[in-house]
Amino acid sequence: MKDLLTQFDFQSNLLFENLSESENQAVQNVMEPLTIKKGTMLFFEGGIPTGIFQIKQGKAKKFKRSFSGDEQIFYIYTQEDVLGYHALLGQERYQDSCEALEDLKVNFIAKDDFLKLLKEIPALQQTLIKNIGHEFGVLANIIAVLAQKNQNARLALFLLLLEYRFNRNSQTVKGIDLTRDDLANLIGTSQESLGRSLKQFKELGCIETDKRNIYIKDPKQLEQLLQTKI
Amino acid sequence: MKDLLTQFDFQSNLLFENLSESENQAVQNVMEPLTIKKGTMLFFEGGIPTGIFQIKQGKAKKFKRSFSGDEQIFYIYTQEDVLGYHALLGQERYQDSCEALEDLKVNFIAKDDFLKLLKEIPALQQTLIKNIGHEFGVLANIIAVLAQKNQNARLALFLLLLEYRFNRNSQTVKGIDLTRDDLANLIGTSQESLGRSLKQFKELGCIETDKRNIYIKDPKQLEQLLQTKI
DNA sequence: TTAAATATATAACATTTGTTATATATTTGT
DNA sequence: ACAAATATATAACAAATGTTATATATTTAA
Repeated sequence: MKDLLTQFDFQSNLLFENLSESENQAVQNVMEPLTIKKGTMLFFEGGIPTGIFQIKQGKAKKFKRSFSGDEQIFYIYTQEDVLGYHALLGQERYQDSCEALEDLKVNFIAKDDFLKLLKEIPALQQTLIKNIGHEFGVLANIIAVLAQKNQNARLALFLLLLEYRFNRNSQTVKGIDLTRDDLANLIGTSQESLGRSLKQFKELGCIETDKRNIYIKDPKQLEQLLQTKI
Repeated sequence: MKDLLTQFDFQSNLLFENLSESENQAVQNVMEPLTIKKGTMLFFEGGIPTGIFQIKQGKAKKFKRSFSGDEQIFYIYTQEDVLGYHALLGQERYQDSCEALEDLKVNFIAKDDFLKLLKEIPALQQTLIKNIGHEFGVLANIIAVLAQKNQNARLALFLLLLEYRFNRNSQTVKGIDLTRDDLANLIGTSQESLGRSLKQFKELGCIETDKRNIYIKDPKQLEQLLQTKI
Protein backbone atom coordinates (compact mmCIF):
# COMPACT_ATOMS: atom_id res chain seq x y z
CA MET A 1 0.00 0.00 0.00
CA LYS A 2 2.68 2.44 1.01
CA ASP A 3 4.38 1.50 -2.24
CA LEU A 4 1.28 2.57 -4.15
CA LEU A 5 1.05 5.84 -2.28
CA THR A 6 4.64 6.83 -3.06
CA GLN A 7 3.67 6.70 -6.73
CA PHE A 8 1.46 9.69 -5.98
CA ASP A 9 3.85 11.48 -3.64
CA PHE A 10 6.29 14.08 -4.98
CA GLN A 11 8.66 13.19 -2.13
CA SER A 12 9.74 16.78 -2.12
CA ASN A 13 10.21 16.54 1.63
CA LEU A 14 13.44 14.63 0.99
CA LEU A 15 15.36 17.20 -1.03
CA PHE A 16 17.60 18.33 1.79
CA GLU A 17 18.08 14.88 3.28
CA ASN A 18 21.38 13.10 2.84
CA LEU A 19 23.47 16.24 2.96
CA SER A 20 26.70 16.36 4.93
CA GLU A 21 26.76 18.44 8.08
CA SER A 22 28.59 21.32 6.37
CA GLU A 23 26.32 21.23 3.32
CA ASN A 24 23.30 21.27 5.57
CA GLN A 25 24.72 24.23 7.40
CA ALA A 26 25.18 26.07 4.10
CA VAL A 27 21.51 25.46 3.33
CA GLN A 28 20.38 26.59 6.77
CA ASN A 29 22.45 29.76 6.43
CA VAL A 30 20.52 31.06 3.44
CA MET A 31 17.07 30.09 4.72
CA GLU A 32 14.88 32.97 5.73
CA PRO A 33 11.89 32.15 7.96
CA LEU A 34 8.65 33.76 6.80
CA THR A 35 5.04 33.63 7.83
CA ILE A 36 2.45 33.70 5.08
CA LYS A 37 -1.24 34.42 5.57
CA LYS A 38 -3.94 32.00 4.48
CA GLY A 39 -5.09 32.81 0.97
CA THR A 40 -1.79 34.40 -0.11
CA MET A 41 -0.24 33.26 -3.38
CA LEU A 42 3.29 31.95 -2.91
CA PHE A 43 3.68 32.27 -6.67
CA PHE A 44 1.47 32.29 -9.74
CA GLU A 45 1.46 31.03 -13.28
CA GLY A 46 3.46 33.26 -15.57
CA GLY A 47 5.27 35.00 -12.73
CA ILE A 48 9.05 35.33 -12.49
CA PRO A 49 10.64 32.97 -9.95
CA THR A 50 11.96 34.61 -6.79
CA GLY A 51 13.16 31.59 -4.86
CA ILE A 52 12.06 28.34 -3.27
CA PHE A 53 10.01 27.55 -0.19
CA GLN A 54 10.14 24.85 2.42
CA ILE A 55 6.93 24.55 4.37
CA LYS A 56 7.47 24.20 8.09
CA GLN A 57 3.82 24.47 9.09
CA GLY A 58 0.53 24.50 7.21
CA LYS A 59 -0.62 23.42 3.76
CA ALA A 60 -0.57 24.96 0.27
CA LYS A 61 -2.28 23.96 -2.96
CA LYS A 62 -0.62 23.89 -6.36
CA PHE A 63 -3.02 24.37 -9.21
CA LYS A 64 -3.51 25.48 -12.75
CA ARG A 65 -6.46 27.14 -14.35
CA SER A 66 -7.74 25.31 -17.41
CA PHE A 67 -8.43 27.35 -20.55
CA SER A 68 -12.05 27.59 -19.45
CA GLY A 69 -10.95 29.15 -16.18
CA ASP A 70 -11.65 26.31 -13.77
CA GLU A 71 -9.15 25.60 -11.08
CA GLN A 72 -7.50 22.19 -11.15
CA ILE A 73 -5.51 21.34 -8.05
CA PHE A 74 -2.84 18.78 -8.78
CA TYR A 75 -0.91 18.75 -5.56
CA ILE A 76 -1.20 19.72 -1.93
CA TYR A 77 2.02 20.52 -0.17
CA THR A 78 2.45 20.09 3.53
CA GLN A 79 5.02 20.14 6.29
CA GLU A 80 8.67 19.73 5.18
CA ASP A 81 7.82 19.85 1.46
CA VAL A 82 10.04 21.98 -0.76
CA LEU A 83 8.49 23.72 -3.74
CA GLY A 84 9.10 26.26 -6.46
CA TYR A 85 12.32 24.87 -7.88
CA HIS A 86 11.14 23.80 -11.36
CA ALA A 87 10.90 27.25 -12.83
CA LEU A 88 14.10 28.24 -11.09
CA LEU A 89 16.14 25.39 -12.52
CA GLY A 90 14.89 25.99 -16.02
CA GLN A 91 15.29 29.77 -15.71
CA GLU A 92 11.75 30.23 -16.90
CA ARG A 93 8.43 31.42 -15.55
CA TYR A 94 6.17 29.53 -13.18
CA GLN A 95 4.02 26.92 -14.89
CA ASP A 96 1.46 26.89 -12.09
CA SER A 97 0.18 28.75 -9.07
CA CYS A 98 0.50 28.04 -5.38
CA GLU A 99 -1.75 29.34 -2.63
CA ALA A 100 -1.60 29.03 1.17
CA LEU A 101 -4.55 27.01 2.50
CA GLU A 102 -3.75 28.00 6.07
CA ASP A 103 -1.40 30.44 7.74
CA LEU A 104 2.03 29.11 6.83
CA LYS A 105 5.45 29.08 8.37
CA VAL A 106 8.02 28.61 5.62
CA ASN A 107 11.72 28.85 5.05
CA PHE A 108 12.48 30.86 1.94
CA ILE A 109 15.67 30.62 -0.11
CA ALA A 110 16.19 33.45 -2.60
CA LYS A 111 16.84 32.50 -6.21
CA ASP A 112 20.51 33.49 -6.34
CA ASP A 113 21.29 31.83 -3.03
CA PHE A 114 19.66 28.65 -4.21
CA LEU A 115 21.45 28.61 -7.56
CA LYS A 116 24.72 29.13 -5.69
CA LEU A 117 23.88 26.19 -3.42
CA LEU A 118 23.29 24.03 -6.47
CA LYS A 119 26.73 24.89 -7.81
CA GLU A 120 28.40 24.27 -4.48
CA ILE A 121 26.58 21.03 -3.76
CA PRO A 122 26.52 18.86 -6.91
CA ALA A 123 24.66 16.14 -5.01
CA LEU A 124 21.81 18.59 -4.45
CA GLN A 125 21.53 19.39 -8.15
CA GLN A 126 21.51 15.66 -8.90
CA THR A 127 18.84 15.00 -6.28
CA LEU A 128 16.75 17.80 -7.70
CA ILE A 129 16.87 16.55 -11.28
CA LYS A 130 16.11 13.04 -10.08
CA ASN A 131 13.19 14.34 -8.14
CA ILE A 132 11.79 16.23 -11.10
CA GLY A 133 11.88 12.94 -12.98
CA HIS A 134 10.00 11.31 -10.14
CA GLU A 135 7.42 14.09 -10.09
CA PHE A 136 6.93 13.60 -13.79
CA GLY A 137 6.01 10.00 -13.06
CA VAL A 138 3.60 11.14 -10.33
CA LEU A 139 1.76 13.41 -12.77
CA ALA A 140 1.53 10.56 -15.27
CA ASN A 141 0.04 8.37 -12.53
CA ILE A 142 -2.47 11.06 -11.66
CA ILE A 143 -3.44 11.26 -15.33
CA ALA A 144 -4.04 7.51 -15.37
CA VAL A 145 -6.22 7.65 -12.27
CA LEU A 146 -8.30 10.59 -13.46
CA ALA A 147 -8.79 9.03 -16.88
CA GLN A 148 -9.58 5.50 -15.76
CA LYS A 149 -11.08 5.46 -12.29
CA ASN A 150 -14.57 6.37 -11.27
CA GLN A 151 -15.27 8.97 -8.66
CA ASN A 152 -15.44 6.65 -5.66
CA ALA A 153 -12.14 5.03 -6.56
CA ARG A 154 -10.51 8.43 -7.06
CA LEU A 155 -11.87 9.64 -3.74
CA ALA A 156 -10.69 6.51 -1.94
CA LEU A 157 -7.20 6.91 -3.38
CA PHE A 158 -6.89 10.58 -2.55
CA LEU A 159 -8.20 10.10 0.98
CA LEU A 160 -5.61 7.42 1.65
CA LEU A 161 -2.94 9.58 0.04
CA LEU A 162 -3.82 12.75 1.91
CA GLU A 163 -4.04 10.92 5.24
CA TYR A 164 -0.60 9.43 4.56
CA ARG A 165 0.94 12.74 3.51
CA PHE A 166 -0.69 15.05 6.05
CA ASN A 167 -0.24 12.97 9.15
CA ARG A 168 2.94 10.98 8.72
CA ASN A 169 4.87 13.27 11.07
CA SER A 170 2.10 13.48 13.59
CA GLN A 171 1.23 11.33 16.59
CA THR A 172 -2.26 12.70 17.12
CA VAL A 173 -5.18 11.82 14.85
CA LYS A 174 -5.87 14.96 12.85
CA GLY A 175 -7.90 13.79 9.90
CA ILE A 176 -8.06 15.39 6.49
CA ASP A 177 -8.83 19.06 6.69
CA LEU A 178 -9.65 20.56 3.28
CA THR A 179 -12.65 22.48 2.01
CA ARG A 180 -15.10 20.37 0.02
CA ASP A 181 -14.36 22.65 -2.88
CA ASP A 182 -10.64 21.95 -2.79
CA LEU A 183 -11.17 18.23 -2.37
CA ALA A 184 -13.57 18.24 -5.33
CA ASN A 185 -11.06 20.18 -7.46
CA LEU A 186 -8.41 17.66 -6.56
CA ILE A 187 -10.35 14.53 -7.51
CA GLY A 188 -11.99 16.13 -10.51
CA THR A 189 -15.66 16.34 -9.66
CA SER A 190 -18.26 18.77 -8.43
CA GLN A 191 -18.76 19.59 -4.81
CA GLU A 192 -22.30 18.12 -4.82
CA SER A 193 -21.17 14.91 -6.40
CA LEU A 194 -18.29 14.65 -3.95
CA GLY A 195 -20.81 15.04 -1.15
CA ARG A 196 -22.75 12.06 -2.47
CA SER A 197 -19.62 9.89 -2.46
CA LEU A 198 -18.68 11.00 1.03
CA LYS A 199 -22.15 10.08 2.21
CA GLN A 200 -21.81 6.62 0.70
CA PHE A 201 -18.43 6.18 2.37
CA LYS A 202 -19.91 7.21 5.69
CA GLU A 203 -22.74 4.70 5.29
CA LEU A 204 -20.17 2.01 4.53
CA GLY A 205 -18.29 2.99 7.66
CA CYS A 206 -14.98 3.78 5.91
CA ILE A 207 -14.92 7.35 7.12
CA GLU A 208 -16.39 9.71 9.65
CA THR A 209 -16.63 13.47 9.43
CA ASP A 210 -16.65 16.28 11.95
CA LYS A 211 -17.10 19.75 10.57
CA ARG A 212 -15.17 19.59 7.35
CA ASN A 213 -12.63 17.14 8.78
CA ILE A 214 -12.57 13.64 7.34
CA TYR A 215 -11.33 10.73 9.47
CA ILE A 216 -10.45 7.41 7.92
CA LYS A 217 -11.98 4.59 9.93
CA ASP A 218 -11.43 1.60 7.67
CA PRO A 219 -8.43 1.97 5.33
CA LYS A 220 -8.75 -1.64 4.13
CA GLN A 221 -12.21 -0.95 2.78
CA LEU A 222 -10.96 2.18 1.02
CA GLU A 223 -8.24 0.08 -0.60
CA GLN A 224 -10.95 -2.23 -1.88
CA LEU A 225 -12.89 0.69 -3.28
CA LEU A 226 -9.94 2.02 -5.23
CA GLN A 227 -9.49 -1.30 -6.99
CA THR A 228 -12.83 -0.74 -8.72
CA LYS A 229 -12.34 -0.95 -12.45
CA ILE A 230 -13.94 2.23 -13.70
CA MET B 1 -5.89 28.46 -31.06
CA LYS B 2 -2.32 27.53 -31.84
CA ASP B 3 -1.47 29.08 -28.51
CA LEU B 4 -3.84 26.69 -26.77
CA LEU B 5 -2.41 23.71 -28.58
CA THR B 6 1.18 24.47 -27.55
CA GLN B 7 0.00 24.08 -23.96
CA PHE B 8 -0.52 20.42 -24.79
CA ASP B 9 2.58 19.97 -26.94
CA PHE B 10 5.85 18.77 -25.40
CA GLN B 11 7.75 20.70 -28.09
CA SER B 12 10.36 18.00 -27.96
CA ASN B 13 10.93 18.51 -31.67
CA LEU B 14 12.87 21.68 -30.83
CA LEU B 15 15.61 20.27 -28.64
CA PHE B 16 18.31 20.34 -31.28
CA GLU B 17 17.24 23.63 -32.78
CA ASN B 18 19.31 26.74 -32.16
CA LEU B 19 22.62 24.90 -32.08
CA SER B 20 25.68 26.31 -33.82
CA GLU B 21 26.91 24.52 -36.92
CA SER B 22 29.74 22.81 -35.05
CA GLU B 23 27.47 21.80 -32.17
CA ASN B 24 24.98 20.42 -34.60
CA GLN B 25 27.75 18.46 -36.31
CA ALA B 26 28.77 17.00 -32.95
CA VAL B 27 25.17 15.84 -32.43
CA GLN B 28 24.92 14.36 -35.91
CA ASN B 29 28.20 12.50 -35.40
CA VAL B 30 26.90 10.42 -32.53
CA MET B 31 23.48 9.70 -34.04
CA GLU B 32 22.94 6.15 -35.17
CA PRO B 33 20.06 5.55 -37.61
CA LEU B 34 17.88 2.61 -36.66
CA THR B 35 14.68 1.07 -37.94
CA ILE B 36 12.24 -0.23 -35.37
CA LYS B 37 9.34 -2.57 -36.10
CA LYS B 38 5.77 -1.68 -35.23
CA GLY B 39 4.88 -3.00 -31.81
CA THR B 40 8.45 -2.91 -30.49
CA MET B 41 9.07 -1.25 -27.13
CA LEU B 42 11.63 1.56 -27.36
CA PHE B 43 11.85 1.38 -23.59
CA PHE B 44 9.70 0.31 -20.70
CA GLU B 45 8.86 1.36 -17.17
CA GLY B 46 11.50 0.26 -14.72
CA GLY B 47 14.10 -0.40 -17.43
CA ILE B 48 17.60 1.04 -17.37
CA PRO B 49 18.10 3.93 -19.83
CA THR B 50 20.24 3.13 -22.86
CA GLY B 51 20.04 6.39 -24.76
CA ILE B 52 17.67 8.80 -26.46
CA PHE B 53 15.71 8.62 -29.70
CA GLN B 54 14.77 11.13 -32.33
CA ILE B 55 11.91 9.93 -34.51
CA LYS B 56 12.49 10.56 -38.19
CA GLN B 57 9.46 8.68 -39.43
CA GLY B 58 6.42 7.10 -37.79
CA LYS B 59 4.68 7.45 -34.43
CA ALA B 60 5.20 6.05 -30.94
CA LYS B 61 3.00 6.07 -27.84
CA LYS B 62 4.21 6.84 -24.34
CA PHE B 63 2.11 5.25 -21.64
CA LYS B 64 1.96 3.99 -18.14
CA ARG B 65 0.00 1.11 -16.72
CA SER B 66 -2.16 2.07 -13.79
CA PHE B 67 -2.05 -0.10 -10.66
CA SER B 68 -5.06 -1.97 -12.00
CA GLY B 69 -3.15 -2.79 -15.17
CA ASP B 70 -4.93 -0.54 -17.65
CA GLU B 71 -2.86 1.31 -20.19
CA GLN B 72 -2.99 5.07 -20.06
CA ILE B 73 -1.43 6.82 -23.03
CA PHE B 74 -0.30 10.32 -22.15
CA TYR B 75 1.61 11.29 -25.25
CA ILE B 76 2.06 10.35 -28.86
CA TYR B 77 5.41 11.18 -30.38
CA THR B 78 5.84 11.80 -34.06
CA GLN B 79 8.35 13.01 -36.64
CA GLU B 80 11.31 15.03 -35.25
CA ASP B 81 10.33 14.46 -31.62
CA VAL B 82 13.13 13.56 -29.20
CA LEU B 83 12.36 11.25 -26.31
CA GLY B 84 13.88 9.23 -23.53
CA TYR B 85 15.97 11.93 -21.90
CA HIS B 86 14.21 12.26 -18.54
CA ALA B 87 15.48 9.07 -17.04
CA LEU B 88 18.90 9.69 -18.52
CA LEU B 89 19.30 13.15 -17.00
CA GLY B 90 18.23 11.97 -13.59
CA GLN B 91 20.34 8.80 -13.82
CA GLU B 92 17.34 6.74 -12.88
CA ARG B 93 15.03 4.17 -14.43
CA TYR B 94 12.34 4.86 -16.99
CA GLN B 95 9.12 6.16 -15.45
CA ASP B 96 7.03 5.05 -18.41
CA SER B 97 6.96 2.87 -21.50
CA CYS B 98 7.18 3.70 -25.17
CA GLU B 99 5.97 1.53 -28.05
CA ALA B 100 6.22 1.98 -31.83
CA LEU B 101 2.77 2.43 -33.37
CA GLU B 102 4.18 1.99 -36.88
CA ASP B 103 7.51 0.94 -38.36
CA LEU B 104 9.86 3.69 -37.23
CA LYS B 105 12.98 5.32 -38.52
CA VAL B 106 14.84 6.85 -35.61
CA ASN B 107 18.22 8.35 -34.77
CA PHE B 108 19.57 6.85 -31.60
CA ILE B 109 22.14 8.50 -29.34
CA ALA B 110 23.74 6.19 -26.78
CA LYS B 111 23.61 7.27 -23.15
CA ASP B 112 27.31 8.07 -22.74
CA ASP B 113 27.47 9.96 -26.01
CA PHE B 114 24.49 12.03 -24.99
CA LEU B 115 25.83 12.81 -21.53
CA LYS B 116 29.08 13.88 -23.18
CA LEU B 117 27.14 16.17 -25.54
CA LEU B 118 25.41 17.75 -22.55
CA LYS B 119 28.76 18.54 -20.97
CA GLU B 120 30.19 19.92 -24.20
CA ILE B 121 27.12 21.98 -25.07
CA PRO B 122 25.83 23.81 -21.98
CA ALA B 123 23.06 25.41 -24.05
CA LEU B 124 21.73 21.93 -24.76
CA GLN B 125 21.58 21.03 -21.09
CA GLN B 126 19.80 24.31 -20.40
CA THR B 127 17.30 23.70 -23.21
CA LEU B 128 16.66 20.23 -21.88
CA ILE B 129 15.94 21.33 -18.34
CA LYS B 130 13.74 24.12 -19.63
CA ASN B 131 11.87 21.67 -21.76
CA ILE B 132 11.31 19.29 -18.88
CA GLY B 133 9.73 22.21 -17.06
CA HIS B 134 7.51 22.85 -20.05
CA GLU B 135 6.52 19.18 -20.22
CA PHE B 136 5.61 19.35 -16.57
CA GLY B 137 3.16 22.11 -17.43
CA VAL B 138 1.76 20.03 -20.28
CA LEU B 139 1.03 17.14 -17.94
CA ALA B 140 -0.66 19.51 -15.51
CA ASN B 141 -2.80 20.81 -18.37
CA ILE B 142 -3.73 17.27 -19.37
CA ILE B 143 -4.74 16.59 -15.77
CA ALA B 144 -7.01 19.64 -15.84
CA VAL B 145 -8.67 18.53 -19.07
CA LEU B 146 -9.21 14.96 -17.98
CA ALA B 147 -10.58 16.06 -14.63
CA GLN B 148 -12.86 18.82 -15.86
CA LYS B 149 -13.98 18.23 -19.42
CA ASN B 150 -16.57 15.82 -20.67
CA GLN B 151 -15.83 13.23 -23.27
CA ASN B 152 -16.82 15.28 -26.32
CA ALA B 153 -14.72 18.22 -25.22
CA ARG B 154 -11.74 15.97 -24.56
CA LEU B 155 -12.15 14.32 -27.94
CA ALA B 156 -12.44 17.67 -29.70
CA LEU B 157 -9.28 18.91 -28.03
CA PHE B 158 -7.24 15.82 -28.78
CA LEU B 159 -8.39 15.71 -32.39
CA LEU B 160 -7.28 19.29 -32.92
CA LEU B 161 -4.05 18.59 -31.10
CA LEU B 162 -3.22 15.40 -32.99
CA GLU B 163 -4.03 16.99 -36.34
CA TYR B 164 -1.71 19.87 -35.44
CA ARG B 165 1.09 17.64 -34.25
CA PHE B 166 0.88 14.88 -36.86
CA ASN B 167 0.54 16.99 -39.93
CA ARG B 168 2.39 20.23 -39.35
CA ASN B 169 5.31 19.12 -41.52
CA SER B 170 3.12 17.68 -44.21
CA GLN B 171 1.61 19.23 -47.32
CA THR B 172 -0.83 16.41 -48.05
CA VAL B 173 -3.98 15.82 -45.99
CA LYS B 174 -3.26 12.69 -43.98
CA GLY B 175 -5.79 12.74 -41.20
CA ILE B 176 -5.42 11.19 -37.79
CA ASP B 177 -4.41 7.58 -37.98
CA LEU B 178 -4.66 5.80 -34.64
CA THR B 179 -6.52 2.69 -33.56
CA ARG B 180 -9.78 3.39 -31.77
CA ASP B 181 -8.28 1.65 -28.80
CA ASP B 182 -5.29 4.00 -28.64
CA LEU B 183 -7.45 7.05 -29.13
CA ALA B 184 -9.78 5.87 -26.35
CA ASN B 185 -6.82 5.27 -24.02
CA LEU B 186 -5.57 8.76 -24.78
CA ILE B 187 -8.79 10.61 -24.00
CA GLY B 188 -9.70 8.37 -21.11
CA THR B 189 -12.80 6.51 -22.20
CA SER B 190 -13.91 3.17 -23.57
CA GLN B 191 -13.73 2.29 -27.23
CA GLU B 192 -17.52 1.96 -27.47
CA SER B 193 -18.12 5.29 -25.88
CA LEU B 194 -15.51 6.90 -28.12
CA GLY B 195 -17.38 5.43 -31.08
CA ARG B 196 -20.55 7.15 -29.95
CA SER B 197 -18.80 10.52 -29.75
CA LEU B 198 -17.22 10.04 -33.16
CA LYS B 199 -20.63 9.27 -34.59
CA GLN B 200 -22.04 12.47 -33.11
CA PHE B 201 -19.14 14.46 -34.54
CA LYS B 202 -19.75 12.92 -37.96
CA GLU B 203 -23.45 13.82 -37.78
CA LEU B 204 -22.47 17.38 -36.87
CA GLY B 205 -20.15 17.45 -39.86
CA CYS B 206 -16.99 18.25 -37.88
CA ILE B 207 -15.18 15.14 -39.00
CA GLU B 208 -15.22 12.41 -41.62
CA THR B 209 -13.71 8.98 -41.35
CA ASP B 210 -12.26 6.54 -43.83
CA LYS B 211 -11.16 3.22 -42.40
CA ARG B 212 -9.71 4.19 -39.08
CA ASN B 213 -8.51 7.57 -40.37
CA ILE B 214 -10.17 10.67 -38.99
CA TYR B 215 -10.28 13.84 -41.06
CA ILE B 216 -11.15 17.17 -39.51
CA LYS B 217 -13.69 19.02 -41.65
CA ASP B 218 -14.74 21.86 -39.41
CA PRO B 219 -12.09 22.88 -36.88
CA LYS B 220 -14.13 25.90 -35.75
CA GLN B 221 -16.95 23.67 -34.64
CA LEU B 222 -14.51 21.44 -32.74
CA GLU B 223 -13.18 24.51 -30.97
CA GLN B 224 -16.76 25.29 -29.91
CA LEU B 225 -17.19 21.76 -28.60
CA LEU B 226 -14.11 21.93 -26.44
CA GLN B 227 -15.36 25.05 -24.72
CA THR B 228 -18.15 22.98 -23.19
CA LYS B 229 -18.03 23.37 -19.45
CA ILE B 230 -18.03 19.78 -18.29
C1' DT C 1 -22.51 38.67 19.93
C1' DT C 2 -25.07 38.98 16.04
C1' DA C 3 -26.02 39.39 11.19
C1' DA C 4 -24.17 38.38 6.90
C1' DA C 5 -21.48 35.61 4.17
C1' DT C 6 -19.73 31.29 3.13
C1' DA C 7 -19.62 26.34 3.34
C1' DT C 8 -21.84 21.97 3.61
C1' DA C 9 -25.62 18.45 3.00
C1' DT C 10 -29.08 16.43 0.47
C1' DA C 11 -32.66 15.32 -2.90
C1' DA C 12 -34.76 15.04 -7.54
C1' DC C 13 -34.07 15.01 -12.09
C1' DA C 14 -31.25 15.35 -16.54
C1' DT C 15 -27.42 13.96 -18.98
C1' DT C 16 -23.38 11.45 -19.80
C1' DT C 17 -20.79 7.43 -19.76
C1' DG C 18 -20.10 2.45 -18.97
C1' DT C 19 -21.46 -2.22 -20.25
C1' DT C 20 -23.01 -6.00 -22.84
C1' DA C 21 -24.18 -7.85 -27.01
C1' DT C 22 -24.13 -8.47 -31.90
C1' DA C 23 -23.04 -7.37 -36.65
C1' DT C 24 -19.89 -5.82 -40.10
C1' DA C 25 -15.40 -4.36 -41.86
C1' DT C 26 -10.55 -4.72 -42.17
C1' DT C 27 -6.13 -6.72 -41.57
C1' DT C 28 -2.96 -10.54 -41.09
C1' DG C 29 -0.82 -14.78 -41.97
C1' DT C 30 -0.73 -18.84 -44.78
C1' DA D 1 -6.98 -15.55 -52.37
C1' DC D 2 -8.76 -17.29 -48.34
C1' DA D 3 -9.72 -18.17 -43.52
C1' DA D 4 -8.92 -16.56 -39.13
C1' DA D 5 -8.04 -12.95 -36.22
C1' DT D 6 -8.59 -8.33 -35.10
C1' DA D 7 -10.78 -3.90 -35.34
C1' DT D 8 -14.77 -1.05 -35.82
C1' DA D 9 -19.78 0.30 -35.53
C1' DT D 10 -23.96 0.44 -33.27
C1' DA D 11 -27.85 -0.26 -30.19
C1' DA D 12 -30.17 -1.06 -25.76
C1' DC D 13 -29.90 -0.81 -21.17
C1' DA D 14 -27.57 0.14 -16.56
C1' DA D 15 -24.92 2.98 -13.75
C1' DA D 16 -22.49 7.12 -12.66
C1' DT D 17 -22.14 11.90 -12.68
C1' DG D 18 -23.74 16.67 -13.55
C1' DT D 19 -27.18 20.18 -12.43
C1' DT D 20 -30.51 22.75 -10.01
C1' DA D 21 -32.68 23.78 -5.96
C1' DT D 22 -33.29 24.22 -1.07
C1' DA D 23 -32.14 23.71 3.77
C1' DT D 24 -28.86 23.78 7.44
C1' DA D 25 -24.36 24.54 9.57
C1' DT D 26 -20.26 27.13 10.19
C1' DT D 27 -17.27 30.98 9.79
C1' DT D 28 -16.32 35.85 9.29
C1' DA D 29 -16.61 40.62 10.07
C1' DA D 30 -18.81 44.47 12.15
